[in-house]
Amino acid sequence: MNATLQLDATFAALADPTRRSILAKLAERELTVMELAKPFAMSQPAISRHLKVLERAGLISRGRDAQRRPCRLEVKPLAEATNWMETYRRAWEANFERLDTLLDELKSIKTPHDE
Amino acid sequence: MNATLQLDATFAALADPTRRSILAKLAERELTVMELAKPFAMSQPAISRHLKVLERAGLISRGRDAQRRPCRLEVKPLAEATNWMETYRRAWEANFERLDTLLDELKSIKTPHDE
DNA sequence: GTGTTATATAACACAATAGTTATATAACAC
DNA sequence: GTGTTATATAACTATTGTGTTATATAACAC
Repeated sequence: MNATLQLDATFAALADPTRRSILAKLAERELTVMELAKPFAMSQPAISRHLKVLERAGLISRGRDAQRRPCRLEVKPLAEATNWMETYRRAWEANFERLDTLLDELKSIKTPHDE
Repeated sequence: MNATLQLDATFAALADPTRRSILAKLAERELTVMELAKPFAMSQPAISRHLKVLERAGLISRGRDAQRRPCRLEVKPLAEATNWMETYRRAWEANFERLDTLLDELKSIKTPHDE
């Protein structure tokens, strides 16, 4: 997958709140499909499909533990997406003096906010 | 727009390479629709619709200059999206020692790469 | 073997996206 | 006024995304 398609897939994956929430949980530790699905008002197949989207985007990978397929976060595409944003953050800083203030405000909410 | 919907809209907007490219250009300076459309192998209405997506996500705003509607970047939603990613970057750092190396590799390409 | 648990896939409905061409609007230049 | 430039909107098509329920697969426990 080339860099452009990878960014497409990464940002598209991040555009869904269920998937962001899944990634947030996986930031803590590996989880099985059932563990991930439980908190959502959504069928198990729906979660399986979200996981497939995340897997195809390279954001998660899965292991095997008996019948379970534990999911773990893969950071590389997230790092690449962060890098894309950081590149432009630097460019924006030149033009928008308010940005630093903004980021400081936002960073004051430091606790990962399960989503 | 609440925070979740804002993140949905921001990441969805970033999921398209044409729109990322538009934002990259606007990081330099304000541009009109025609200036933005010219480099793309795509009709003017298609670009207008991409701009509408960016505008509805709050990523750009438009002025008025005679018949022209110059577009300028709005950094706040981008800062919020960056903040979301940064929050988890910190969480990931605890678990994935390779991340720093990865980010350093990626950052070695420092030049904004028109996209 | 049977029954249960964990997960994936198939078939479907519906909404949203992204492009097209044709047309409308708005501001200018004359 | 007419003609031109810049942009937006309408109508359409094709594709993709997200959910559903029903069913299949795979590994376990007995």
